[in-house]
Amino acid sequence: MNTLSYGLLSLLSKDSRTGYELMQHIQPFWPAKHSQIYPLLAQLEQMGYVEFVHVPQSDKPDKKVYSLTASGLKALQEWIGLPTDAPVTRDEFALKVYCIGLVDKDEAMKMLLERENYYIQKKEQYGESFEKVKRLSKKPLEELEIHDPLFGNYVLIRKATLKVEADLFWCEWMKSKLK
Amino acid sequence: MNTLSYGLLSLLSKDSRTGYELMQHIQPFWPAKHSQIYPLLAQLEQMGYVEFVHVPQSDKPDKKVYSLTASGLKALQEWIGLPTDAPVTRDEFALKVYCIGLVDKDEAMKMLLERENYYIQKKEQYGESFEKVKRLSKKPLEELEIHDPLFGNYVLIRKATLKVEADLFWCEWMKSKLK
DNA sequence: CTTGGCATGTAACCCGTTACATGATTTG
DNA sequence: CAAATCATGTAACGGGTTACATGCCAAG
Repeated sequence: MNTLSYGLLSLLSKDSRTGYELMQHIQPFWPAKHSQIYPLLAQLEQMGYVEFVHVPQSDKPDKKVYSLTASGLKALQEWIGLPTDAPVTRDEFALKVYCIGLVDKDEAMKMLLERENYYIQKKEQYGESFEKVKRLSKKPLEELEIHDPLFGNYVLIRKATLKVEADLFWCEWMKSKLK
Repeated sequence: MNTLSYGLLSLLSKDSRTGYELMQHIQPFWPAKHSQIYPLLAQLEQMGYVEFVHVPQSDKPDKKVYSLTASGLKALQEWIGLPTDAPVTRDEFALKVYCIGLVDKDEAMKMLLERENYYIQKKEQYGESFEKVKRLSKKPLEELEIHDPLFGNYVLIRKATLKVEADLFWCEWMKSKLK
């Protein structure tokens, strides 16, 4: 059982989903390709942590809809109580910034603006996710409490938004340094 | 040539270093173990991007001090101009927060405080790095410009500090949600 | 008429971690 | 006396990406 496996159980604790959907929705938390997810789902099924139903479709390919079992839920809750690994970030851009003095100001500024655009797009995406959660929720988001199914979504979007705002602030600050 | 290889060249563009030192100093940018670095250095040497001198030591084991060659510098500068991969973060804590509703408020608060402590320690570390750079610099840090060898260090510590402050702000906000 | 989305799976490969191996000195 | 630091390396394993494979439908 690796972290990605628990990640899949985490998503399934809220909704039954196909492998394809799991692949799409786990990206913000733990990037993974379908080629990694399908074999793990087969494993989880053999361990009895998930089960699936075949759903034939006429217009699209048939699919397998996975759900969390009682023993899967138990495993998930135990994992939450276990010590948590430190986050790992790998950012090629940071390596380039470290030795940015090797290129001239113009090229450095070009790189910075590209990265700033990337952050702007991310911020927009988080804004859309926020609106989506707002629409799904009956209560105003500030009133959501821990056991609301949307609580996790809400607080993680807030976390991502704060992070991207810090990144954009840094970009602004950097621009003044490269003038 | 993978990203880590360019990372090693990036560090060597500032100082000649041993594999061991490279392993220590690349951690904030691109976490890697010595077992990954030593074979890459051997490759880089065969490609002519780095060279080394044997330095016998009496008290400690002998070492190989690596330096960047002219062709290594060229490769490094070309890499900087190439498109940059998006950053990748994997955070087990985020997965747990997503389904935090599966445990009670007390356990959730315990997890949050643990993570907050982790961030506090990180912030202290960045503070120390900042002081270290300040001591090494002849000029006040705000006056460093792009071609100063300390510029990269300075702006990356600033970036990391802004990030950890955003994380701590989020923790404070979360604590009020779990009361 | 080609590209992208839906939907599943396998195989080969590269990247990264853990473990094995050695050995002296310093610190607790 | 045990653990940590310096210092280098290899081997085995698990995690993650790219590529191979299939096939239908919708949109540009």
